[in-house]
Amino acid sequence: LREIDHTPQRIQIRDVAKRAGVSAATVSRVLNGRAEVRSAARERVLSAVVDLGYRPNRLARSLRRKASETVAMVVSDIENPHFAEAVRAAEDAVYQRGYRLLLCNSDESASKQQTYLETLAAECVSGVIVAPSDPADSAIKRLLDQSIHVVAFDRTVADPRADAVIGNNLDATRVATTHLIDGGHSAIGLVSGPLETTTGRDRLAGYEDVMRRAGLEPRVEFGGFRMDEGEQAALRLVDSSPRLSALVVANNLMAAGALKALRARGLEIPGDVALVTVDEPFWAEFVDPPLTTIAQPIRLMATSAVDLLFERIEGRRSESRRLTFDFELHIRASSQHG
Amino acid sequence: LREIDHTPQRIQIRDVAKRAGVSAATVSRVLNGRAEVRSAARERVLSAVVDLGYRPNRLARSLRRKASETVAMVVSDIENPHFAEAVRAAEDAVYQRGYRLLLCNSDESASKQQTYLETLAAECVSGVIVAPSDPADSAIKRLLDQSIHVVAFDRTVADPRADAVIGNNLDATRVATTHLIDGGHSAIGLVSGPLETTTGRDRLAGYEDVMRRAGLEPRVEFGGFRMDEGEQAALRLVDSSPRLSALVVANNLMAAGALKALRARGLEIPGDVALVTVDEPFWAEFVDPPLTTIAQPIRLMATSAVDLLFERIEGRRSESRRLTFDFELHIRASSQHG
DNA sequence: CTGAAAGCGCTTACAG
DNA sequence: CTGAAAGCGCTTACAG
Repeated sequence: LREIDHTPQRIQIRDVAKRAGVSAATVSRVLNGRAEVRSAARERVLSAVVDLGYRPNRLARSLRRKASETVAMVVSDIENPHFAEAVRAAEDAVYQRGYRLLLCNSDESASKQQTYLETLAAECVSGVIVAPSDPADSAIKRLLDQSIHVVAFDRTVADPRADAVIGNNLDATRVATTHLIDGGHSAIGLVSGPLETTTGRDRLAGYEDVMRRAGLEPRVEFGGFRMDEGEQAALRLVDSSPRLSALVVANNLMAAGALKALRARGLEIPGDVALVTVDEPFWAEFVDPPLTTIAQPIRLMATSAVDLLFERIEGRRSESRRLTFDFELHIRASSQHG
Repeated sequence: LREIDHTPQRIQIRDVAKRAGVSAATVSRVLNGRAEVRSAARERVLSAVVDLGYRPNRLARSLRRKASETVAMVVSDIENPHFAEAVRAAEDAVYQRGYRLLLCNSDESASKQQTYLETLAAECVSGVIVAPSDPADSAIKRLLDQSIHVVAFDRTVADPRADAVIGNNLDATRVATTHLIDGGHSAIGLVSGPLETTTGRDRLAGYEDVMRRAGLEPRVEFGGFRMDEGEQAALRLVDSSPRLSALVVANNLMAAGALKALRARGLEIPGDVALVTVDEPFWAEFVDPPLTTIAQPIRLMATSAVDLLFERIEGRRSESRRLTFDFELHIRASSQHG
């Protein structure tokens, strides 16, 4: 009776219970893999589930359990291939554990980040991986107060209870700058990221460190890790320093912008201005000329973040951890003479 | 008393009610903007909310209301810049309406898509925008049965109740192929997308249509819209047809793969093989040589999908609609002689 | 091994 | 204008 359900009414646990001739409690036990259910009852429940096409309402389950089998990742710019790659790798790792990954794009905006983090807290996700636009966000504290695990990714956060997976950003621009100095350059500019982020600050510090030690004068312009901002910063740099012979760029999107800027000014790469960028987007080897990059093991970093998160979710660790990964220099035509 | 809360206990509506000296019902009314609450009571509720830092539990609210102020977008590959751009634009539009966008990556996998869609149905999202890996997915029917609105994006779905926003894919490869024929080419191959998707099928059909009308023989190899698959398909094409003088590629990632393949074989672009690709990734103008593309207005398409979704959510429309957008040919060096 | 009952934290007729 | 009560659809001690 009422086998074929044309109403928008969803099948509920009590419908399954009725059909299987058991109570809702028993259906719940079977579905949650609790041990002690007689196998005859178990069979009947399982086939009733299939017959009716029952899917538990996750809202109700999560509300009752105060936890959901969902983790979230909040990135500052999903259009940045660097984060897109991280998201892909994280999603795979999360999915393999039977969890779902929800993704939020904070758009380099502190208020958007806060809104999303509070929404996630209010939805009782089991954990969140966040590449923070605002490292001191009060919503991060709120998550941790609520025992929702937090892993800072790519950039650290202020709260020491959070785990972190980051690259060795200081070293990244040290290597880049040293590579250019070794190539004979001395008038080297930096297209820097924003000082609000640890990646921005550390990459600036690494560059300044090497420049100072070499007795060279730093020349820095800032952008917000976006393409057009990188273009503007590069234009300011070449326009104000006609002798500039090399550029370090703090991330891949701003490198694309710098490429645009140099072309607009008719400057040859690497003849007039050599270029090294942090990040290793897949198009680095296809552009003209192929770009020298400072690559980080982004997929490994993403799966490591997921590992850290699940160590916490599964209660295998309680003290916080920080993992740091080294960058690797990939030399291509954009930084080589001739 | 107990002003400073160090327990992981979340503030609840009854805490706010107590502090404001009203019932939970009144707090709820204030927070949901219901009209009839005396302004004195309203004030007290609002300041209690601020004092306690109260945030409603969205699970409970959504369970009760059987709807959440969340919409989801399911894409087949978040690493594809085409989708990343769409996601960004959709997220902005959704956020502006006071909703949240949840993003899921189905990884071109029918089973992953189904899992995510069922999770979303079980979480009572208000609507979903899906770029389907599997257009006939039973989970799509389930969503619609449950009165959750569905907009097919980029690719159509089987269920006629869903809205759709798609590009004129037939025309895309017609234009691309015609452009190459006009340039004097006759041995033109296609790196096609998979036949499981409407974008794959339509782009193949557009190419074949023009080739046949011109009395030319189609040469097609298939890939799954991924970079390495595009590389393999392009290799098969050039290796089996030594006279091939031009290539149409069905999407941007496979174009990157084709670029790799042609370099591996030492073939000059456009001298030995000319190249035109569907999609307009931001790196198209930076690669060597800059790529001739068939661009679609992806951001406009994404915001249109959001518009369609909210027309449904807000009950302003009940019959399904399909929007089709035209592509535009951007001629660059990869398809030009000399 | 299993069921009846309470409860997760909200919202919304209902009654006043 | 406002409160008491029921209920959203699950899960989980508790008792048997």
